[in-house]
Amino acid sequence: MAVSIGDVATAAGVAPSTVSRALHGRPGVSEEVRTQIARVAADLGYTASRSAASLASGRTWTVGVIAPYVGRWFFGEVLDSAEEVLSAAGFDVLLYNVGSPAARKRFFERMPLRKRVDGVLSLLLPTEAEALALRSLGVPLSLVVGGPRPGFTTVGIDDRRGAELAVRHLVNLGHRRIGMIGTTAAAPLNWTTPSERRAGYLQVLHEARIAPDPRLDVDGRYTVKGGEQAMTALLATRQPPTAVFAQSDEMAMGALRALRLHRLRCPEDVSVVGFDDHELAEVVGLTTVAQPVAKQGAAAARLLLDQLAAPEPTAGGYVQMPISLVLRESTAPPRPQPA
Amino acid sequence: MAVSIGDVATAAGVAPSTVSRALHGRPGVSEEVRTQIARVAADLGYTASRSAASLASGRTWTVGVIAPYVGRWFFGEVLDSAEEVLSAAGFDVLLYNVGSPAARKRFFERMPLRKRVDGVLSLLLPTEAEALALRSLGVPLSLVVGGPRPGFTTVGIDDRRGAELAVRHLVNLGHRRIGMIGTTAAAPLNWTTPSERRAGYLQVLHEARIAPDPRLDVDGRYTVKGGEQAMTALLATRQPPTAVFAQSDEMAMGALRALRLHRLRCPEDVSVVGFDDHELAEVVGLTTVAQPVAKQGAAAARLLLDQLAAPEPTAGGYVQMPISLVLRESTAPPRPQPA
DNA sequence: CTGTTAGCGCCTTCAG
DNA sequence: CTGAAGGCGCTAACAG
Repeated sequence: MAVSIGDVATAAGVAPSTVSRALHGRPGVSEEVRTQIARVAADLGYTASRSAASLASGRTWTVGVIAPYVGRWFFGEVLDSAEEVLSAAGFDVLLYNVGSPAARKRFFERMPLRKRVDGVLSLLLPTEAEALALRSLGVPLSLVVGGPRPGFTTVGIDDRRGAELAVRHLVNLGHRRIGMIGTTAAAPLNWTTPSERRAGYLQVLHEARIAPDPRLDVDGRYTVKGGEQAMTALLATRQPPTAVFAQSDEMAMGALRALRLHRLRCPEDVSVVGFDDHELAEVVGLTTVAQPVAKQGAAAARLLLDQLAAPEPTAGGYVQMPISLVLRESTAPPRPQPA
Repeated sequence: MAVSIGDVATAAGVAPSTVSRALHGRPGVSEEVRTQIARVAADLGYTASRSAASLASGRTWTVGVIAPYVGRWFFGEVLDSAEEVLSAAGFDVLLYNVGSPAARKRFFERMPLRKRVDGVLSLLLPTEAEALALRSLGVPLSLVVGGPRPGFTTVGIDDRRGAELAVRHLVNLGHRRIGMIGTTAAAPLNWTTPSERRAGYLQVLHEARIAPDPRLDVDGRYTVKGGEQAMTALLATRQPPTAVFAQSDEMAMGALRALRLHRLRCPEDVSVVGFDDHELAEVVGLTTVAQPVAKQGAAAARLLLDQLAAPEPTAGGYVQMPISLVLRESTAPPRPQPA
C-alpha cells in the first residue's frame, strides 16, 4: 500500500503529528527534526492523502472551474492562464465542462462541487437560480464574464464600448450600410455579451443617423460555421452591406470564408471587423477589437486566491480590463457606389 | 454546517449505513425505505463528502488529466471531448496544465496525483522517468499521443504515414523543392510526433529521388508565430522551395501569413500543406492531413473507463485512428520555372 | 433487510 | 518543542 504519515513517523522516530507539522512548515519543530523528517519523507516517496487531509482540516486545496466549452479559443486561453495561477498557489483545478444545456442542467442540479472545493471560478454567466446554487456552496466565487454581481468577484470588459469602437471605425471609413453577425437567440444561457455588443452597434448607428435595418442583424451562433452562414445570408439580401461587424473573431473568419466562396474580396468589396483578437486574427489580417484574454483568466484566478487567503469572506468586486481596436487589413472605405 | 449522512439518517429514522446503501443504489434496502431516504436527502440538500467517501472506500471518482497547453486547439479539443465522456460516467476531472518545463518538472516531482485519482489521462508523452512516476501511482494510465507503451493504453495516429500523404501529394503535383516546417529541437519533451513526421517527409523525398536539403528543414516551434518565422527563413534561402509541408496547421497558417507579407501568393507561388485539420483550416483554404481530434480524446477516455471498470488491471493496448488528406486551395502544381 | 462496529489517513487540540 | 487522543464523514464488514 501507499506510504502513510504513520510510516514516515515511525521511520523518523517521531509522532505523526510532528510529521504533519514539519511537512507543513508549521512552527514548533526543531530545525534538526524538520530536515530529518523531510529526508525520510522524500526517501519513502510520501505524499499526504488529499482526502484524509481535507476531511480532517476542511480545506480541499482545490478550485472548481466551470467552463462552457474548452475547445473554443477564448475559454481554452482563459483556462490555461487561470490554471497556471492556481496551481502555482498550490491549488488543484477541478474542471467542469458544461457546454451543452443538458450537461449544464445536470451540473447545477447535482452540484458536484459541494464539499469538494475551496472556491469556484466560472467562465459562464450563471442564471439567477444557478448563482443561488453556487452561493449555497459557501465558498468564494469568481467570474470571467459579465458585470458586477452580488456574491461574485468578476473580471470582464466593456462589451458595449468594444462594439462601439468597431462600428465607429466602419462609420468613420464612410460605411453607411453596416451588417452585424451576432446572436439573436434570446440569450439562452443568460449570456449578456451578445446583447451588449448589439447595444454598442445600435448606439453608433444612432449617432451616425443611420437607421438600423433588422435584415442586417443576423445570427452566427458564435461559431465559424455560423459566421459563414450568416455572411452568406447577408450577401443574399436585396441590398447587401458594405461592411460587417462580427461579434467574435471566429464568426468573422467564417464571414471571410463566405466572402471568398462568393468571389468577393475583403476589404475591397466588403469590410469586416471582428472581436477578441483571436490568435489567428493576425494570420488572416482581421481588424478586430482586442481584449486581454489570458490576463482575464489570470486576474480572476488571482482575485479568487485573494479571497481564499482573506480571513474574512470578502464578497464582490468588479475589475474591468482594457480593450482596443487593432487595425489590420480587413477594413477599408467602401468602394464608390455606381451612380 | 453542511448536512451529513448522519443528519439524513436521523431525519429518516434509519442508520447511516442504510442511507449510504440506499443512495448508492446498492442492494439490501427495501424500496419503501429507499424512496423515503431519497426524499429526505433531497429535502435536506444532502451531498456526500467526496473526501470522506474516498478515504473510506479508496475510490476517488476522479481522473487526472495532464495536458501540455490547453490553449492550443488540439489539446483543447481533446480535453473537451475527454471531459465529456468522463463526466458522463460520473468521474470528475482534475486538470494539470504542465506546458512549461518548470511546471512539468514540478509536477512529476511532487506527483500531486498520488492518492488523488483513480486513473490518469495524459496528453503529453512522458519520458521514461516520468512514465515510471506515473506507473507508481498504481492506477490505469491512458495516453493520447505516441505509440504503444508498456503500462499505458494509448490512442494515436500514424504520424509518419500522415506526413507521407502530405508530401506525396506535393510530389505528385510536380514539386521537387519541398520545404518542411517542424521542430528540429531534439524532442525536448520526449515528443515523437516531430521526428515521425520528419521521417515520413524524408521517406517520400527518397522515393521520389529528391535529395533532402537540410536548409529546407526549419523550426517552427509548433506555433503560428514560429511558422511565420520559419517560412520567412525559407524564403530567404538561395533557392526557396516551391512547396512547404508544415507539421501542424498552426505553423501552416503562420507560413501563409509570411507569404502574404512577402506579397507571394498561395498556391500560385508556393504551395502549403498542413497537418491536423484545425477548425480554421477550412477558413483559410488550407490543404491538410486530417486527424479525428475530438474522437481521440473520447476514445482515450473510454478506454480508461474500461480499465477502471475491469476487475483485473488490464494493461496496455494501442488504438490507431484514421487519417486522411483533405484537399483545399493551398496546393497546386509549381509554376513553370523560368528556363 | 437493517443496525452496529471499526477504521480510512490526516489534522488539531490538549497535555506534557 | 513534541506526543497522545479524538474526530472529520463515510463505507464496509459483520451481526442480527
